[in-house]
Amino acid sequence: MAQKVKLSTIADSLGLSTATVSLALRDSPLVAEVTRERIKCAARDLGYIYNRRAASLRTSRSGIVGVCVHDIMNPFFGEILKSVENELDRQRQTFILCNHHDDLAKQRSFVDTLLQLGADGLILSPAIGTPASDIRLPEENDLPVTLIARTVEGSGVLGFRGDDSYGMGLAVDHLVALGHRRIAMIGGTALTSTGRDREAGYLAALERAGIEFRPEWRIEGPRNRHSGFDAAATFLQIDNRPTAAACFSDLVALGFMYGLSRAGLRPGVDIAVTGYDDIDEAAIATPPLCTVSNGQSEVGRRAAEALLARLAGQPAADETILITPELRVRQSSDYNWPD
Amino acid sequence: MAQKVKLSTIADSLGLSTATVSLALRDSPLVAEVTRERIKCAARDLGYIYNRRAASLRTSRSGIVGVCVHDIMNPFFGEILKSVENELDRQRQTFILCNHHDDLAKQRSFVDTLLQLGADGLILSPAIGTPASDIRLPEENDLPVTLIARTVEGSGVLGFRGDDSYGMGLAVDHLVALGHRRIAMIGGTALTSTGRDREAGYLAALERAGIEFRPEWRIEGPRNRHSGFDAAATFLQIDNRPTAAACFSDLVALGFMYGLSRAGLRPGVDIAVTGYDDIDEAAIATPPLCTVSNGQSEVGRRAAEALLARLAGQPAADETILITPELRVRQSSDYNWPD
DNA sequence: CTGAAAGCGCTTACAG
DNA sequence: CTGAAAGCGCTTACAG
Repeated sequence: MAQKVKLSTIADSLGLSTATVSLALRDSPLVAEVTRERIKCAARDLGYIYNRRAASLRTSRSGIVGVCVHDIMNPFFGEILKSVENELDRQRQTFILCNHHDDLAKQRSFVDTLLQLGADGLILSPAIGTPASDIRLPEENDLPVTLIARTVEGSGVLGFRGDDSYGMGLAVDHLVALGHRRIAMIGGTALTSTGRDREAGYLAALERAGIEFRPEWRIEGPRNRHSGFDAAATFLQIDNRPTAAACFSDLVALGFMYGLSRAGLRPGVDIAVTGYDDIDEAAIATPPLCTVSNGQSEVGRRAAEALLARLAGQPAADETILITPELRVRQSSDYNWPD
Repeated sequence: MAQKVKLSTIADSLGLSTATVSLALRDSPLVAEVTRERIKCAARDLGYIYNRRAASLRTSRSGIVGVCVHDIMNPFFGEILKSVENELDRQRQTFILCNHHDDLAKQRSFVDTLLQLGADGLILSPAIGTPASDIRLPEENDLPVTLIARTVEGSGVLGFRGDDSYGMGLAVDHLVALGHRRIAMIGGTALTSTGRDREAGYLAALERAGIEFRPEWRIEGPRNRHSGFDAAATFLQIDNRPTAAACFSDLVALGFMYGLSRAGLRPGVDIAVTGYDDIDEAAIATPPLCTVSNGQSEVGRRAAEALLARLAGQPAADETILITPELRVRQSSDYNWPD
C-alpha cells in the first residue's frame, strides 16, 4: 500500500491549504466552484479516504448511532431495525448493532463502547433487569437514549412500544367471541414490561368475559420458537385442558403449533391458537396464524425520528408512546366444536 | 453534565503527568503498583470515559471489526455471527454489523465507513455481483478481509464456507436411495457461489444415479421462506410432477412445506422434501426437516480466528477452506410410495 | 475566496 | 519509575 493520503497530501498536490481542501470536500460555499471541483478530482485520483476519527475528535460528532436489542434474529426486531436503518441512512448516520441477549453485562459493555467511540445516540430495547441508572449514565454523558419495545420505570427518556395490554385483549376477546371459555396464555415473563402488559391484557379480557382465571392456564417463560415448541407438552397436560392458547409472540405460537402437531393434534382444529406481532411468516404458516399486528415499523421509524430530532437539538422528553395494535384474524383461531 | 473528564483531568488531580496516567490505565508494568491503583481509583471516581477516537487516531488501531452479510435475520447467519462474536469478544474487539441485502452500493458504503473509522478488519459474505476489486480495495487500504459463506474469484483473500456441492449431493443421494427418480431443486441462484455449487451437486447426484435431468425440475430464485412458499405453486404445476424436492436452504424448504400444506398436500408424505443448513427450527418443524448440516459455527469461528491471526501480523492467504457438511435424516424425506 | 495556527485527547519515544 | 513534548488528521475561528 502506498503512503497514506490525507488532506495535506491533496493540499500539497494542488498548492492549497488543508483548510481550503477540508471545506471544499464538505461542499462549503466558501470555496470557489472551480477550486472545489479541482480538489474533489484530486481527492478521487489520489484515493483519499476521509478519516472520521480525526474529524470526530475535532468536532465531537461521530455520526454513529448504536442500536441494541435482545435478539436481532427475531423477525419482530427485523422490521424495527429496517425502519430505523431507513431513517438513519437518510441522515448519513452509521448504525452499529448489538445483541444483548438479555445479558446486562453485555448491554453495559456496548454502552461503554458507544461512549468511548463518542456515539451520537442509542436506540435500546433494554435487557431484563435494566435499572434506570443504566439509562441515565449514557444520558448524562451526552449520549441520548430512545427506548423501543420495552420501557424502564424512572429512566426519564422517550420510549416507543405497542399497547401490549390492549393488543393481548384483542386476541383474547376474539377467542372468547368464538366461544372459548378455557384459554391459556403461553410465554412471556413478568420481568419485562411487554410480558407484564400482555399478561394484564389477557387477565383483563378473561375478567370482561366473566371467566375465572386458573393459574395452570398461565405457562410463563417461552419467548422463542423452541421454547414455544416445548410448551406444547406442558399445555397438553393441563387438567381439563383449555381449548385455546393465546401466545406471547408469533415465534412462540409457531413453535407451539409445531409442538401440537408433534403430539398429533391439529392447531386451529383441535386447539385454537393466536400469536402476537404479525411477522411475515404468520400469513403463510400452516395453519395461517391469527395474530396481533404490533406496529413494529412505526415503532422503529418513530424512535429513529425522535432520536434524530434530539441530535438536532430538540430537548429530551420523558414519555412512553403507545402504538395501537390491530387484530389479524386467520385460521389458527378456528376450532371444531364437538357437536 | 459536568466538564468532560480526560487523562489530564486525572493527571492534574493527582499531580502526575498524562503519560503516567495513560500507562497506568493500560496496566503498564512501567508504573509503580501503588501509583497505578491511585490512578485507577481516581479515574473511577471522576467518571472517566476513555476516548477511543483519540487513542485510535494516535495508534491507528481501532479495535473495530466489521461484519457484513446479506441477511442477519437468516438463522444460518445467526449461528455464524454468534461464533464470530465469541471470538472477537475474547480479543476485546467491537464488531459492527451490516446487512447489505445483496445490494452492492450498500456493501460499498459499509466498507467505506469501515475505512473511515479505521476498522481493523472485515468479515464479509459478499453481495451478489461483488467484483474482486471491491475486495482488493479494502485490502489495499490496510483493512484485511475474510470471506464467509460465499467466495469471489480472484479476490485473493481467505474464505471459509461449506462444501456446497458435496453437501447437496448428500441430500440428493439420500432421495435417490429412497427410490425417487424425479427430483426437483428449489431455490438458489447462479449469481452466487453457493447457488452454483449446490446446483452442481444436485446435477452431479442425478448423473451418478443415471437420472436424466429435466429443466422444469429446476426452480431457481427462492432464497427465503416466503419465496419458498410461493415456489410450491410452481412446483405443483410441473408436468409429470417430481416426487421429491431438494431445497436450497432450510428457510426455502420450510416455506415450501408451508406452500405444499396450503395446497392440501402433506410434506414428507405426498412429497419428500430436504433442506440445507440444519437451523434450529429444522428439528422441531412439522414434519421434522431432513437437511444438511453446514458447519456454520465452524465457519464463523474459523473466519474470526483467521482474521484475528492476520491482525496479529500473520500474512494474508489466498485460499478457500471448505467445511465438510453432514446429512441429517428426518421425516420430511419420508414418502408414501403408492403400492 | 484562501491560508496559518491552534487544538480535539490520546500514545509514544526519549530523557532523566 | 515519572515527565515534557511531539504528533495522529482533521476543523474552526481568525486574519488577510
